[in-house]
Amino acid sequence: MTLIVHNTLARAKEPFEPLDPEHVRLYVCGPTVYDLAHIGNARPVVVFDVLYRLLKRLYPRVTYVRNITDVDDKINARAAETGEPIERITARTTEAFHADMAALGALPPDVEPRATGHIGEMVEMIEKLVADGHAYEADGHVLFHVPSMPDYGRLSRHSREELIAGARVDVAPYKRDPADFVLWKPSAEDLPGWPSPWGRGRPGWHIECSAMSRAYLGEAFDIHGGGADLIFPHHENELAQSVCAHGPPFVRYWMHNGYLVVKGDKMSKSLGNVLTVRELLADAPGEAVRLALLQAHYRAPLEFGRDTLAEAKAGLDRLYRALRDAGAHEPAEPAPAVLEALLDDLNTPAAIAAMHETATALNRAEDADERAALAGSLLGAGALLGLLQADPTAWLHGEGDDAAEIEALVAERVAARRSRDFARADAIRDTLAARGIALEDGPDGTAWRRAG
RNA sequence: GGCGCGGUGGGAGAGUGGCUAUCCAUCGGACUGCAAAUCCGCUUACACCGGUUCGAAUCCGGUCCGCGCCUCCA
Repeated sequence: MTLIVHNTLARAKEPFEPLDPEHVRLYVCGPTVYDLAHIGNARPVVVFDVLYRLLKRLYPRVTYVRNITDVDDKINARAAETGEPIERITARTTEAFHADMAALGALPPDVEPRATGHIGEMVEMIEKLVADGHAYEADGHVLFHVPSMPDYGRLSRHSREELIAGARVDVAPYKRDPADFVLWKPSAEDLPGWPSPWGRGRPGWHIECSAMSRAYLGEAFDIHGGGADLIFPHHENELAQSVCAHGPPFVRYWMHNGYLVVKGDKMSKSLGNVLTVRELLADAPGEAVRLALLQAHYRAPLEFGRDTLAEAKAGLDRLYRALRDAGAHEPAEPAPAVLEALLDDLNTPAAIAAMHETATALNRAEDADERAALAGSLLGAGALLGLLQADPTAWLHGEGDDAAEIEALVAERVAARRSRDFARADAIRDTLAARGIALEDGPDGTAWRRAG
């Protein structure tokens, strides 16, 4: 039972061997808090939440760090645009992020450091890079000197020459090398700034993750995750900073999730096709959104269409129906197929398929002990994936304040059927169907659920 | 231009050199007062062209198509 993980560094699956089997350490890049999270932001959160749950099962101790980026030019721009104070924007957005991710069933990380709380560590690290000749001050900025690191580009497989050739941006005049990137930059009076040896300023784009991962996980740790679009430049530069400041290896396994696309295009603000988690949660329960994200393998592109949520909901309904009919049970060991699928580089689609096979076996089984075992197995698999956490009947009944009224109609119909007044029974069923309520007559009574 | 990813049945989506997941939808059967749910079954896919092989959707080469990164971005 070994965990296999795709390592971006090798572009291949590798057996996971923790630096310290007694304590596995995981860092995932968190949000820049300037706007509501969209479904693309949610993908890494949910994917790495499954990894976190799996690691916790496999190892005695796991520390999961996910940062909050609360100093960034996008935040500054938003504040300038709307006039809302920066602290309010970041506080409000952080709160919304927490609420949205909790709705998706994501466990909170063990540590959630904020960039503004670690400026001192960043300055310290930059000083070390300058002292060691990996960075230099120029025109109020401090820049990382890319040629000072011979194997720069190992993660993204971009050579320095290629980067320069492909550069579509103007190279700032103060750069010694076109590939050099900013560690520290000066702040005008009206922008957030902190004192530093190079004057009042703020950190560059990548140094925060280097400083915070070191603060909580040490100079070398096991897994660093994030979206594929972070491979370059963010993670490449982060790796360069950390390795040059503390020496290799920094991170053993880099894991990146694929993009989420909407109708063939990558979701982005400029295309105006952004789906916020909040909007989606208005249309479907959090678990349905979560399942939609886990139904495709994390490295594959995931197309989020109009039907994606409804299909995820339908799949969950099937599992919840099986659980409802099985009665209450405690989570138990998941089916081996579920665990095997997850151990193979987080193959959640295969794990979910195995859950459906468990559900089929449960629906078919008649022996009470067997049914209890299968229901427990299904719940155990759900716990590992962060699914099936709701009460089955409550899930199937859905949201609405008309439950009592529905129950009354159902009871009335049961009475009508008992007296073989099928015309009355069918009329009640039609009434309920018109309200989106489907009935399921079983040997032990009539269940109802909100359909569609 | 450089680097990289992907093309699987009506839809979604795994996977393995030969035994052809799983879910949704459709259709048929069982069950049901009738339905719904459930179970059983049906539909038998792997972009294209070559090659390797007893055998490839799965390995190799090429072609076409779609997408991403190289710029803030999960």
